[in-house]
Amino acid sequence: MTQKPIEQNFQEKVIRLIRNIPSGMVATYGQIAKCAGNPRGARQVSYILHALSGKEKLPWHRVINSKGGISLKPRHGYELQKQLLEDEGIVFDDDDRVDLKRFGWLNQGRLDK
DNA sequence: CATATGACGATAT
DNA sequence: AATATCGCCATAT
Repeated sequence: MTQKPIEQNFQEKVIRLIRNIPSGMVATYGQIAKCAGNPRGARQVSYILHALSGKEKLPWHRVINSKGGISLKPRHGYELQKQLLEDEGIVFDDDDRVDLKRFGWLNQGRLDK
């Protein structure tokens, strides 16, 4: 079967996954998209978030890009997201980046220094 | 139906 | 390492 597993529930899955992100953790768009069945659907995740973040009451602030940084533009949520993450215990380095090795969801690379 | 866009990602330079 | 460009795919117009 060459049928591609069209996941019409992609959006629903994404929402569910985001809701499953534990507090104090962050997930990347690509990670969520992959778990939802579309390894290349990172952009769609962002679109879904933008569309339903307020309606579905999703912890959108726990979703960041693969660099561990916030993709939002300043004065447009960037500061808000950063603040929310810091409020949950997430730490940003001097590059405004989160250590995915420690806070990355499903990627808890325990450094245990 | 065609074109444009986007809270991304990977690769090339 | 930082910037530029292309690719992906759903939604909007």
